[in-house]
Amino acid sequence: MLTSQRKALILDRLRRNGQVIAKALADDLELSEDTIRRDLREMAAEKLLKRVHGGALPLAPDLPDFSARQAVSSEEKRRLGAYAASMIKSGQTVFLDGGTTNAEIARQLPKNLAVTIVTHSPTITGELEHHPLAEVILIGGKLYKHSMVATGAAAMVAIASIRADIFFLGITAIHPVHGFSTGDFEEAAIKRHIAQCSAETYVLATAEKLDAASPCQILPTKGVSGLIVPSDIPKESLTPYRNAGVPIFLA
Amino acid sequence: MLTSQRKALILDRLRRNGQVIAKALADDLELSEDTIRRDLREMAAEKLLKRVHGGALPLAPDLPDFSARQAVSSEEKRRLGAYAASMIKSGQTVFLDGGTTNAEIARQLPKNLAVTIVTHSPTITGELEHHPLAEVILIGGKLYKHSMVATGAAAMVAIASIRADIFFLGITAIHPVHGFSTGDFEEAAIKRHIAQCSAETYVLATAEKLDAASPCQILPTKGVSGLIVPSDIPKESLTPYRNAGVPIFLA
DNA sequence: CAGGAATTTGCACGAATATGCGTATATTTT
DNA sequence: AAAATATACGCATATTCGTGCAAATTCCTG
Repeated sequence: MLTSQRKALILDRLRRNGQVIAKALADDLELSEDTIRRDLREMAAEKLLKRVHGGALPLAPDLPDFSARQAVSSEEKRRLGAYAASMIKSGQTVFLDGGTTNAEIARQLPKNLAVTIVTHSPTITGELEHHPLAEVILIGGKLYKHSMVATGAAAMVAIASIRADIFFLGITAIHPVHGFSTGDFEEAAIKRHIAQCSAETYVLATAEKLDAASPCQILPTKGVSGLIVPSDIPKESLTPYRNAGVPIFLA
Repeated sequence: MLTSQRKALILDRLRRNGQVIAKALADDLELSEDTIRRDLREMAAEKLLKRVHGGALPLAPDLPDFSARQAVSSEEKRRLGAYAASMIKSGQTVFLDGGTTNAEIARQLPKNLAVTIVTHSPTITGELEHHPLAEVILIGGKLYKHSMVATGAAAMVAIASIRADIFFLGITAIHPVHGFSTGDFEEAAIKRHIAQCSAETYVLATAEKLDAASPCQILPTKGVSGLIVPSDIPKESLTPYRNAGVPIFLA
């Protein structure tokens, strides 16, 4: 295990538990306490934590988890999610891609809709745990930890057996010429495959994703059934996409 | 192998694993560490990764994760989980069943173990999101919402392609005569199948599960490699299981 | 096609980094 | 005050790193 990775882990644990204990860390990571103490000393010097006898504490006490989560999901994303959820009809099969925006769709899915939700994101399934009517199909595969989605050959095969009515595609960038893109080749391939297995594909995009391009193209600009954007986006910044033939929905 | 190809491979590996180690790359690609180090140096200059001593990390890996994790697991379950985690050796493939007890294993998995964790529980994957070395394979299928595990034919097929060294089986009841059981027929079938695909099967059981029976048997009493129970359980209540030939471990 | 320039790779070696141990010191607990 | 625990420092050792250099390969150009 890399040293900087270990320090990141200590910080993570500090955020989670509100404290770390030198002895416990040494135990857990199977390293000498000296090493841990050295880490803590250095991180304290970098003002990353507060060193105390026996371990370390966060510099500023953390906010409770729930308020923080509310904060990261912006009002903008909630509006997009609500709009997308309203497009879903009872009886349909919906493929939900990973990502925080699509998690909003799952969270706001009307409780009286009897739908089938397919996803390769375990995070999304968590959002649907308490939905009374949704039937959830989980696509398995090798897990990409940074985006928490299943990938690889197993995922591709499982996806091939699905026919979805709607696919809500998660992307990192949209560009009038370069289309819809994301940062990872493997993920792009998976997403493209899902789109091919779905009758319609919609993209939810917040303002900062417009007119940007990431390394790996998923679909060309006109490859989707619609683009859902916040209603407060300037009209003129949408015209390139309108001209490219993409139906646009304002949420 | 072309240089640019190699660099792409390094990036890919970085995305997949969340880290790369210079030494390991040199070994795998059969190149000198110098070459790898040069690559990493150059890619760091191009802002493609973050160079650290020993290897490299993604640029912005660990945003604070505010997932609510008020671990309300009993001390008893934590002890069982810790014991089970200590049985796992680096390099092994471990199948983790769903359930709160098995979640404890995932949570307490030593951070320096390079293991492959297979699971059909999206909840378990969440516990492993920040493990630096664990490779996570998610088994997909139709999701049982009450226990949050993937089930059905798709899950059965996916499981059949796995060979695990250890399977930690989650159960709801153990009985000297009726064996290991759970409340759902489908789940029982899945669990039995996983056990068949694993070299060893262990069961973690808290006191209240002993001497009880649920409708659907998973395995007979002697069908497992070991039973892990809290050390404060009365010795005499374990003798029926000892007599049935089940190795017992006290955690 | 010949020959020089640029790139790539591996090796040597001193410098930097990481880790564990022993020992002395500081802090907390009893 | 004594015991237990935690800490800091110096030192030894093992990796890992960066640089200079040379050999091999590829590319370019006349």
